[in-house]
Amino acid sequence: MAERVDHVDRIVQQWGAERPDLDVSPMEVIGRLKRLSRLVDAELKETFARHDLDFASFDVLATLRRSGPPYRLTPTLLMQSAMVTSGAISQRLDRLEGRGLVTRTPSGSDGRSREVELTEEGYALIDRALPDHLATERRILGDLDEARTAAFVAALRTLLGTLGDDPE
Amino acid sequence: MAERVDHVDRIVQQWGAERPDLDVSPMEVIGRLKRLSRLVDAELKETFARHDLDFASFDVLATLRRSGPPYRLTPTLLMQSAMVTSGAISQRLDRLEGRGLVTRTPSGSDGRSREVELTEEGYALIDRALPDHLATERRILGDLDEARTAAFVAALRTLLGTLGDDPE
DNA sequence: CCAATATATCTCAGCGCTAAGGAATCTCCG
DNA sequence: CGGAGATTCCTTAGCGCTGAGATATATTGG
Repeated sequence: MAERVDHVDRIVQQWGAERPDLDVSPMEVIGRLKRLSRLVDAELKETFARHDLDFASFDVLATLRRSGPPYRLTPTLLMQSAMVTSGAISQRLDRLEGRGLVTRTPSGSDGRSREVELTEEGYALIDRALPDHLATERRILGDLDEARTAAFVAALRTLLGTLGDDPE
Repeated sequence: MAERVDHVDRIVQQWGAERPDLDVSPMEVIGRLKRLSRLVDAELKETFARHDLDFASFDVLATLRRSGPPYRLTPTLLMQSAMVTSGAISQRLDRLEGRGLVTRTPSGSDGRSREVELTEEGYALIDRALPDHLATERRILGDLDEARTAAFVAALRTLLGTLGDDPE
């Protein structure tokens, strides 16, 4: 086992010297989590760029695509799925609509609401990008064997539960 | 054990129905990682706000503080630690300098460089905020016992290694 | 039925970041 | 020494998001 020292090890060691009265062990987890998230983002970004996408656009298209026929959802549902504000969704949809990847039509049943629907081009684009995206994710996870991955996912589930991540 | 179904379970199930030809299992990990990171950010943000800070400012002050006396680093070092661009650091320092939390002075040995130093107020502020921040982190991790935390950290380490996170 | 409240979407100013590039200084090497 | 390239920090336009709030429509309770 190599004695790998990473960025967070150094941070924890520095705090140990400067503030020995504090227990900074939570940083071992949260610090690495934040750092990993940033590095993963950078990696995924490249894949998205190869398909003229960024994370925000991919996210909306994928949400519509996996919702199944007729590939149609309201802005509110997209907003909840994406964990962003309503303003952010409006702007994402402006961009996607401008590129012809989605359409926005008034809802028949609710005058306040609209139906966002994947166009054929939007459908084709996300189906082209998705396998590439999954390949990148698989590559990132390549050094984690099945058992450790399962344990990792279980821990992520627990933490998401603590923070109140419920699907409804 | 409760049969908790989370947001990502639903996503994976939807893809299974729409694209049964694809193995979307990497999303079980990356999807939860991204989602958890967002939720953690929101949680930490509240703690920072109680001390008139945001993540960017906290990050710079903490990096200076844990570097030890004389609490002085160059913008380049701060940039590398924070994983942001040089422009971002310049702007962070503008804000912190404007609030009197750090000072910027020319480097004695290198005419291109500057020394960023924590002021007394900056020192006092970070030492006040840090215990609160650690308490929040501890609360987030509260549902993970010691063994599972250790396994989680080991997995994070592996993934960071895959993505080339080295301290130098 | 109406008024009050809730909901759905959008607009927009402001924020922090990136990407690109400029200016000053340092380092290396012929 | 002197020129070429590297390094350090900063500036700025543009981007996506938030937070606040506007508008329109729906729902609820008296």
